[in-house]
Amino acid sequence: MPTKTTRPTARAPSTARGEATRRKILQAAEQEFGSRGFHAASVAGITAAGGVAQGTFYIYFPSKEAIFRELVRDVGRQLRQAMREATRGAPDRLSGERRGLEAFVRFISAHPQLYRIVQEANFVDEQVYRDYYNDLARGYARVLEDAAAQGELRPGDAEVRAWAVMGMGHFLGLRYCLWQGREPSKATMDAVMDFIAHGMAPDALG
Amino acid sequence: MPTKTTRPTARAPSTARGEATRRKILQAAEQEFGSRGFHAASVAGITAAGGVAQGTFYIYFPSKEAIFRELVRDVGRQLRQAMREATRGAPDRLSGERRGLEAFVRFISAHPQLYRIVQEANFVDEQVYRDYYNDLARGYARVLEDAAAQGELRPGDAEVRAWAVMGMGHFLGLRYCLWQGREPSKATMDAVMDFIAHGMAPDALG
DNA sequence: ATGAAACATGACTCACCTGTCATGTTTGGA
DNA sequence: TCCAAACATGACAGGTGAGTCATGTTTCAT
Repeated sequence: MPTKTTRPTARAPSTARGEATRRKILQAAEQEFGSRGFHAASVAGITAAGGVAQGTFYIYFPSKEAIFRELVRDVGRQLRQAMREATRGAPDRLSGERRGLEAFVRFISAHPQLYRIVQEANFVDEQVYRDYYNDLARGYARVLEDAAAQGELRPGDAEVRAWAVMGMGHFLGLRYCLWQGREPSKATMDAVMDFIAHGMAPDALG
Repeated sequence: MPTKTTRPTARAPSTARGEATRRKILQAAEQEFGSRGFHAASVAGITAAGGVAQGTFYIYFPSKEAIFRELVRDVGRQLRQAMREATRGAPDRLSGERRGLEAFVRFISAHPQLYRIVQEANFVDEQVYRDYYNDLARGYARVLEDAAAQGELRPGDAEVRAWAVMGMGHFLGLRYCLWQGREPSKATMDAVMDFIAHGMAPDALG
């Protein structure tokens, strides 16, 4: 049987020009989704912002939802990398917690639109939203597990702790970075770190 | 100048019949928004579910967004009341924390659609979303403030603590109630409470 | 009882938006 | 150089859904 030529609804770019166009569209989409939200953003708006024709969009992305998903995954990778770099080489786990938290609020303050995209993913494609947080939690829980094994933290459920601290960070970012429009003060960060330290550190250090 | 009769685009019901119809629409809207989400839900769907005609909707609500806002405020009132009742008469603040947390996860497990509506408010009307959490935080911070003054908690920033614990609760609800589909186990609740207790209780009790 | 205001209807308008397609242009390997 | 594949275009089809309105029905104070 002859191979049926699948008419590619969305193809990956194979030339430099195609690559550049795809990137232009991605960046325009980030801008549009970030500022207007998923539903108010339109493919027409995205392509206009990117300086390409409507039809060009569908050469590279099968749908408005598909490009949104891709952006969410991108943001997840960016955030995980930023936090990995920030916490690398921390002298102990509590310093790691502080550096991680600081990196997180820095990321949100620097890229509020990206964080909006992630949050809206909950209502555009729940699975990609779950994946975002599960990936984050998995890596974080492993770190907490190791620290507890080293005696740097009290014994305790690492997964629960990971989700608890992620929740604190999320609301901290929401309340201070996004709504107040600036990174939390040192005093605020200290207060959060006091909570986290007492919450997880060995009693002697508590 | 003669008083211009403002043609009311949306009027409040003044008869029992109108009251009943309005309530039918509100309940249908809760159902539709909760299961399909704000954008996938349609006024046509809401009125069909409520057993009234399309036009009837606009007798009582000026827009699809307006009824959504009203639902969000309703949920806020319901949740605050549930938590107030659950924590009333707790022997001390830490028991109050536990009871409050339990009431919260119970609420989310019992009404996942309502919680979805609240979360989506972030992308439908950001102000009503902010109000929801600011109201919650205000009341909670006051309680923490009092407890700290009584020596039931370490001295510390009550507002930061309120947001931190709300964040923990939120993610706990997301991860366990909504995604896993059941209330967190006792062990999980114990782990969270251990974090909260050590995070805020006086050192002697930590 | 009655009439004016309140309530209810559902077809319709109007605007918007996703995804397609026929056509034209550019690229780069042979 | 040349041509096939890749890239790009923008008008358009097809569908949806919010909000309106002219008309009809019910309620209830007098």
